This record gives sequence, C-alpha cells and structure tokens, in this order.
Amino acid sequence: MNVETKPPRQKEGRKAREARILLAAEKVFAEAGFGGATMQLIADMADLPKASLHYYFPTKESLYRQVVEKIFHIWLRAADVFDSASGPAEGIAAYIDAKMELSRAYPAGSKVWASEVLHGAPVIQDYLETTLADWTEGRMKVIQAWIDEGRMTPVNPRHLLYMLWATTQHYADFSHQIETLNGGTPLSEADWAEAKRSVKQIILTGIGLEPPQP
Amino acid sequence: MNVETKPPRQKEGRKAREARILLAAEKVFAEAGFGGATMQLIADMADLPKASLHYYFPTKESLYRQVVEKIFHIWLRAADVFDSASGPAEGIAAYIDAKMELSRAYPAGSKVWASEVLHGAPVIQDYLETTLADWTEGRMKVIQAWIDEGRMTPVNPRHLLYMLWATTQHYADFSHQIETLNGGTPLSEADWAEAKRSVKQIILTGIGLEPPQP
DNA sequence: GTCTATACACTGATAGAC
DNA sequence: GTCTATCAGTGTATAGAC
Repeated sequence: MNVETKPPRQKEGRKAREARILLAAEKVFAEAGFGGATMQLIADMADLPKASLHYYFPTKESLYRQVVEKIFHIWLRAADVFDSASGPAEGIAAYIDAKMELSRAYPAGSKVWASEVLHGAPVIQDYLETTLADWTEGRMKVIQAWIDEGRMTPVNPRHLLYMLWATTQHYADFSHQIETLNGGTPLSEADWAEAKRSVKQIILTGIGLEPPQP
Repeated sequence: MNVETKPPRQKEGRKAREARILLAAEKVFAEAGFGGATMQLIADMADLPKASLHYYFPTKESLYRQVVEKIFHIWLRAADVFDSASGPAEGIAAYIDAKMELSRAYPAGSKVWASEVLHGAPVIQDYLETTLADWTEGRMKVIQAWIDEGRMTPVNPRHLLYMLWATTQHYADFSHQIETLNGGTPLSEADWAEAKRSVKQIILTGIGLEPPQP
C-alpha cells in the first residue's frame, strides 16, 4: 500500500510546492508589478495549473502578501549586522556589504518591495508603521550614540539610513538600467566588488570613518 | 457666428486637454503602475469620458509612453546644471539640489520612471541605450577630468553617479515610506532643507569637496 | 471633433469530476 | 488533494450617433 509514503510526501510536497509558487510569484510580480502580473503567468512559471494556485493561496492578493512578507523578513534579518558590530565603521560597512549582497542575490524580491512602496504600500502599510518604524528608531538611536561618543562625524541619522537604503537597493531595483549602461551585460564579480568598494568609500569617508584619500 | 472663436479655442483646447490627460495619467500610473492603471481611472481623474482618451491617445501604451518621455526630458534638462558649473563642488552640489527639487516637485513622474525601469524598461529601452548612455558617458568623463586635475578625491565616476541618482530619487520613489516614518505627515519645508543638507554633506565630504567636520 | 453604446478578450475565482 | 471546465466581471478598444 501507499500508507507509509503518503504522509511524509504530502507534508513535504506541500511546503516545497508552496515555496516553488512563491518563487515564481516573486519573479512575475517583480517583472510585471501587482496589476500586470496574472495568475496564469505565475502558474505557467511554477509549472502548475492555474486552479492549483488558488488551492494553496486563496486569492492573488494573499499570494502577493506572502511574497512581500518573505522579502521584508529577509531584509530585516540582514539588518542585524548593525547590532552585532562593535562600532560605527564596522557596523555600517557590514550593513552596506549585507545589503549589497541581498541586492545581488534577491533582485526580484527587492523589486517587489520597491514596487509595493512606490504604489503607496497598499498591502504592507501595517509593517511600515510598526516593525519598520521600530527598527528605524532603534538604529537612529545607535547612530546618535556613536555621534555623541565622538566616534563618527555628526550627521543626521535618519538621512544617513535613507542614503544607505537608497544606494544599496538601487543596484537591485535599477539593475536593468545598470546592465544597459554596462553594455547590456550583467555586472561581473569584479564589477560588484568595485560597486561595494565605491559605495563604502564615499559613505564611510563622508561620515568620518575613513580618512580622505590624497 | 463662432468662426473666430473656433480656430484658437480648438488649437489651444487640444493642447490643454492633452496636458490635462497627461497629468492625470502620470498620477494614476504612479499610483497603480502600468498594469494596475485603467483608462477609466485616468478618464475620471481628467474628468473626461473614457472614449475621449482614445481620441487623443490611440492606445493605453501610447499614452503611457508619452508620460514616460515627458519625465525623461524634464530629468535630462535638470542634469544640465552639471555642465554650467565651474568645478566639481559647485556642479555636484547644484546637481543634488536640482534632483532633490525634482523629487519634491514631480514625485509622480519619478515614480513612473522608477516603475518603468523596475519592470525592465519595456517601453523606453531605446532611450536607455541611446540618450541616457550618452549622457552618462559624458558626465563620467567630466568627473574623471576633475579627478585627473586633482580637484576631487579619486572615486569611480560611474558609481558616484549611481549614488547621486539613487539618493535623490529615493525621496520621490519611496516618499510613502518616508512619510510613514515621519509620523504619517509629508516632509515640511525644514525637513526638505535638512534632507538636502544631509545628502550634500555626506556625499561632498565623501569625495573630498567638503572638509570633514570636527 | 466628441461622446454613448457596445464588441470582444481576458481576468480572478469557483464548482465539481477524479 | 488536484485538476478540467466554466462563470461573472472588467479591461481595452471601436463603431457610429451627434
């Protein structure tokens, strides 16, 4: 009988299938936006009948919401490097590195998040008001403390954070423009290294954590 | 008769009506994206019957294309401050100011542009490959010349440009997030001044055009 | 030139067979 | 649990009255 194969295959199969759907959805939402994405396109990319999507995710919006929530939590976890740092130079450099790596590894996710915020955050407004607001306030206090201790140049912590977000996410969100300006080819390993080096050089120098070059 | 009112009213009426449609379309495309926007929504916002839109702009895509082109040319014109500057400190500061003002004055336009690039620039790919690529190369040469003349710190001109774009456009594209983190209210005059000051401080210090603060 | 009415395609979602 | 067949609603676009 199939009594011993059924329970494990089903349970794992479901998780794996949901993950595959979420991955396909992330890609389609990133390419077409929420309005431009269709359940049919997502089903095709996940190699499933359209109706099966509605079994795992009752509505298009519920699927979209899970995609956005997944991105947000990956993004939050990367931000932890801020806390485990011993000082500003190390912490901010590590944060830039982590966010640049995220932009490189999950460009579709970053694009979905950007698109969501761009259009007024209709789905994850509550996250902005609670989790993100709390995280931002906490990090602003850390930066302000570093400034008060004289460990970095006095700058506005809020706008420093915005600059860090904008600059690092730009490499994911505008990857198409960047690739076009790169001769139509994706950034190489060396290109990414140079991008990270350039961003860190300008920002860290800008807030007094690296000596100005001669 | 209406023989003398007809020709001027029609000619000006047409231009004015097209401008009103373009403005309404820009807003709707910014809020909902290309896929989420509907001709009905745009018609309602422009206070016109839906079919009249198709008289002035045959298809939804042609209307969208004109919106994007309009944005792009405004953006290009603002970039001219780069050339009329006598040196790097003045030029880059003026460019930051100009782009921050654009983000403040035309947030919807910036969002439409961002959304277009985000989704792979299906409509304005040719602009990226020609006009934008040319502009970028020209400005990179200007920056490299300033570096060679020892007037600013050696940095990668390409990534400096990306940082300028990312940081300034962030205030338009992510305005909803920024307003949420600002307690749910739009940035005040003082907030904008502080944002511009902060961006210029960090970047100009970062490339050796402002002395590090004590 | 402008608007009303409508054609036609496609969407998200579901009912019901397997 | 999974898929085929189908529905009701909405989208762009147009034909034709004014």
